[in-house]
Amino acid sequence: MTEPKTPEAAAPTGPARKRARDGKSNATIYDIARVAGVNPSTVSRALSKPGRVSAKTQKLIEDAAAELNYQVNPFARALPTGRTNTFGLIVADITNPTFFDIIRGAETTATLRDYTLVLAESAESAVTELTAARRMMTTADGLILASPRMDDDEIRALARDKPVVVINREVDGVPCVVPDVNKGISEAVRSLAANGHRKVAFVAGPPQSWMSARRWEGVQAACEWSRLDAVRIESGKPTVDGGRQVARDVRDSGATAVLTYNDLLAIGLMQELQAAGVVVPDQISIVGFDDIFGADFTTPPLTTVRSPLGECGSGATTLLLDLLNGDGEPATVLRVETELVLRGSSGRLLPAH
Amino acid sequence: MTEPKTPEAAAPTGPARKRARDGKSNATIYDIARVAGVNPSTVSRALSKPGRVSAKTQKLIEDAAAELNYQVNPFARALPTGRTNTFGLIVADITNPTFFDIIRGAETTATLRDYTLVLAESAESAVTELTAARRMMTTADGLILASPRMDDDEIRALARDKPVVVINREVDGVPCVVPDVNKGISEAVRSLAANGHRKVAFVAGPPQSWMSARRWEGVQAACEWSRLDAVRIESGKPTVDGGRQVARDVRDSGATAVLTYNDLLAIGLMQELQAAGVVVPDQISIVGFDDIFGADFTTPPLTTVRSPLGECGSGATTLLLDLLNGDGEPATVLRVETELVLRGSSGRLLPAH
DNA sequence: CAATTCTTGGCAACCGGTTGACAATCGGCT
DNA sequence: AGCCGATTGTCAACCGGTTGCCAAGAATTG
Repeated sequence: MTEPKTPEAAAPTGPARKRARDGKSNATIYDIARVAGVNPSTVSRALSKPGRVSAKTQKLIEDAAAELNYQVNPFARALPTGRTNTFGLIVADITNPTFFDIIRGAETTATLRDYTLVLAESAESAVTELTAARRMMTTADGLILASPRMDDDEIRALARDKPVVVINREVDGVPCVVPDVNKGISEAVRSLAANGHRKVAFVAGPPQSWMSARRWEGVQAACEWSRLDAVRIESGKPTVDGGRQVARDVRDSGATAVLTYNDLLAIGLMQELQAAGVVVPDQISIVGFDDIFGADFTTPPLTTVRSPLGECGSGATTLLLDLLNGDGEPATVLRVETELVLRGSSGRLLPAH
Repeated sequence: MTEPKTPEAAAPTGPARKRARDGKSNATIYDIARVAGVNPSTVSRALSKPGRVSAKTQKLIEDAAAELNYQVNPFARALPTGRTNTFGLIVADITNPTFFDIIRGAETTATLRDYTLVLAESAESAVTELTAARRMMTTADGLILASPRMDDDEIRALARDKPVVVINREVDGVPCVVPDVNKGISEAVRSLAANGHRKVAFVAGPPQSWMSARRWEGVQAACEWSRLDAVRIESGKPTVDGGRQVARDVRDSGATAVLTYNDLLAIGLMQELQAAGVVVPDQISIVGFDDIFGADFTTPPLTTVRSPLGECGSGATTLLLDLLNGDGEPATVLRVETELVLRGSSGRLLPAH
């Protein structure tokens, strides 16, 4: 006759308890197995595939887990499954307020879906961006690229490895979230035309920026429709200082209304023109883009074409997580609507005195 | 006679190749072992303890790793060592620009030290913050809490598990990075006194904010020194709208200069007073705190006490990573200096007309 | 009641790397 | 030549969880 094995005797001991710094150990499934009197594989099943064990065993295991304050070790789980419930978000410039709401939107949706967001920036460099992306790919389940600087082929190559979603750019074969700039631009140009403007300048963004090209195309099309002249002005960099630096070019252009690639350019431009004694909007109307934080701090407050950046962030996150959970559709393009936010920096052109 | 074992025959096969989505497999140390003709443990030692193998073997392994485009699997490494080269940063409100330079500073130092930053926000809730912190503790090596809302005991409990650094608050027994508000406040009050002001209002921040209490103490002390009257005004929330809402209380206080808990309050206050016809700074001087993004967008641009937030972020990261690498000193308090940034929103009090 | 099918818990290999213990080899010394 | 200490590569257990396969027991069917 053999003695019946007690659960404690029979269960493999599993990992030696690793002591946390306070001397209290973190429980593992081997500890739960011991307390519940089942095999560790049963514990694993109960915790990750609840229907695969009987209700009685399920309850035993859940009670033991609660009693031991069990917390799954994400590395141990990631090793066999490859899944970590994290995703990466790479933004071009972490201090550019355009990205504030994108990050906020992404973080909000991440929390709702029980995912962790890992943030990195590319510092406007395609090389840095690709390096950061490849590094993230080793640990994250997927990736969101906001206003990426790398080229389409590189993005598609990344997407072959793990799901990728792109914000503010359209890449064939990759899911994207793109503001429909034409709606907002049309509203802005229509508003300027109604206010008597006949010549509009567009202050462009970085030469390699996909979105800058789209915005310029939108401005041209809208001006053509409204029978306004459109002139393009290059800017050094898409910053407040960049806006200051194009003030002279804007004045020389003879335009009475300016649309800029982004709000920072608009703010810098406004500051520089006002410093030169130009009255905004009486002598020149200024319209920015994106409606970033601080856009309404200026005097007059900035009229701008609002991108729903929070929606971009949360929409991109939803696309990504749906893909990761097998619900999503590859190569989706989610368009979000832009809209004109009329503030004080654009208005009727007053007759010259 | 026995046939000599070829390296290929002798080496354990190790993990079956896991195919990446593009059909190309990611190399493991077993693959390198096969190519280099050594044991996988030798490969591991060569890659993580280079001195422990001979120079000849080291080169063999490094060459094989390069040939196979080997990338260490962070989960596999984390499991036996418990180290992931990541740390968490929890901020109170991700859209509050105060945090963006903190995040930027932290991210910059993280990249330099080859660490990954994981971001989360507490949405101003102590409960949410503690939950996020506990969740991060399972995977991150350490944690930075920026303007935490949980209490001191909870912070110390977290610090018993893994290294924690706190920004904008002093917690006994925990390393902290704290702006020395008194220097900046003294400069601000001195400047106001020199401009003829006699009564200063302080618009406070959230009641549970440690930093708000410190700033009010600093204002009181500086006013006492300069023989100015100091009056405290409660604000509902530390936002632009919160600043608007205290405009009446500020006017009713009779103060001719205002110091606010943060720039957002100052900006809202300025906008509301200006909308009421009050001329800034002729009729009232306004001084904010932190020098956030957008503080110089206003008209006049905001005078503010600048916290070197980027320095806070990078300093906290350095403290944390030094602790993690055994170089740091527990319970360090790093003080960073604040300084007055004089812009147009404060000036000489003009005589009433 | 026996045969068959289904349910459910256990076994053990595995994920990819780390590392203590051990043994083989080498160089220096007597 | 033998001994001893140092060097260096190998063995194999381990980190904490997952899961294919198998077997035992329960339920169903003829």
